[in-house]
Amino acid sequence: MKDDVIAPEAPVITAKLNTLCFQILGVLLRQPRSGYEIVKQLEMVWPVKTSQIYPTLARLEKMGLVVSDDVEQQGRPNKRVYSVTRSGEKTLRDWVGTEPAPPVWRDEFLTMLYSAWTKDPQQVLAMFECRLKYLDDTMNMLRSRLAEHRATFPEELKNPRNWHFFRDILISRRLFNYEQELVWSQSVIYKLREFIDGERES
Amino acid sequence: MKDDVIAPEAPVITAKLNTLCFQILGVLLRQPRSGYEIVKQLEMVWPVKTSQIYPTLARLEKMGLVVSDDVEQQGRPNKRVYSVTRSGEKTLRDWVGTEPAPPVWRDEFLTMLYSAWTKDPQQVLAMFECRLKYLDDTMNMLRSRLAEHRATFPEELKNPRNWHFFRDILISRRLFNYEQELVWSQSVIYKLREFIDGERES
DNA sequence: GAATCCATGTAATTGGTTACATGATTCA
DNA sequence: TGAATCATGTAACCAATTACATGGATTC
Repeated sequence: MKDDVIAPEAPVITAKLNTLCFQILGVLLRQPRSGYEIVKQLEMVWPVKTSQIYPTLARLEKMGLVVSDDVEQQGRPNKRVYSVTRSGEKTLRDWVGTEPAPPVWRDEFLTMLYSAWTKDPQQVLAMFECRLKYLDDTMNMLRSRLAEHRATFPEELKNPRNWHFFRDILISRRLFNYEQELVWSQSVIYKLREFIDGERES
Repeated sequence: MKDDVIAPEAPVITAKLNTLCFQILGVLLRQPRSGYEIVKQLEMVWPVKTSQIYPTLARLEKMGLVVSDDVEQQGRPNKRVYSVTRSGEKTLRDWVGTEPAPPVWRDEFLTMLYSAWTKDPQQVLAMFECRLKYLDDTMNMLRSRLAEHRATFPEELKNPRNWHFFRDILISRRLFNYEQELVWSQSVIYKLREFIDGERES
């Protein structure tokens, strides 16, 4: 608590951090991990490739926000496990609660729908059928994750001072999202079927 | 229909088109527009800056997918209006219906929530209150757009061979999305309040 | 024998943002 | 008078993906 007055613990190299940096700090603050593990952890949250993660981790280390520790393993390659420093923790906590940038979601499926009036309604229907399958698969995966998490940490996830609370609400948010898209898709499918039937009769 | 056999209308320079290119073609196929107008049109769909749009339009023109026409205006700067060629239309139609890339949404607010367990629940509550305001504003904007569109084109938007059909379903999808996030936010706010009250008592 | 998982990286390229440049018109 | 809108662009930079490189262990 007196760090900033008495002993500035790290040589603070000021540089602008992007959202990915804060996301990485967030993962590592929950639990120290290697670059490879971070990539898997962020797969659904903020997809990132190894070619981006390793240089970023090196940058964070140079800034004194994380430290690494080489861990030897038998039967697998060794790994370098990163953890957050006190300086990194402060940086992260200071960022949380600032004004977030407006969300941007880019969905190629929607871009295709934008011009789907150039296609036959039957083909658009087929596009939606494929989408339904994708949605169903993703939802099942999320449901099992959520169930497992709730069974394993029934108490922790009631406490907003515990990260399990936020894991729970973030998974359930994604699930809600897919459920809602499913409902919407079905309503569009209904409209398309109605039109196709009407066209066939005349 | 015989273009590819008898008279290939454009010198087809094959190059990979990204989603933005198809999105631009989609906008221009609905109606010819200038670069500046495209940017405004895509504001909510696929945000893009002028510095990206002008070089991209030049590239599409070089590929023979769009053509431009200088339009003089009084009281404002002249503009260059782009429209889609037959080759561009074919390119777009061939792309629609192919396997779309998995959607990626990046939301800084969610990244903040990921590490919000490091903050006081009261402060997290404040973050959500801000979010509610943002959601409410966006929903009102979408609702008025949707209402206007439905009043102006009541017949066109029933026909999936008309682009108004897809404009309607895409706006309503976004509205659904925000409505659902609102409900989720309120459920989280409820949990946070419950915890805060419980903590105060003890 | 081929594919996937574990594990860490570099090089090249594409995608996207920020900053800069210009200039008339309209609105508060 | 200052800000916003209309209008088109370039240069520099940051973010992200693709391709390349290596190599043992495990699974099908």
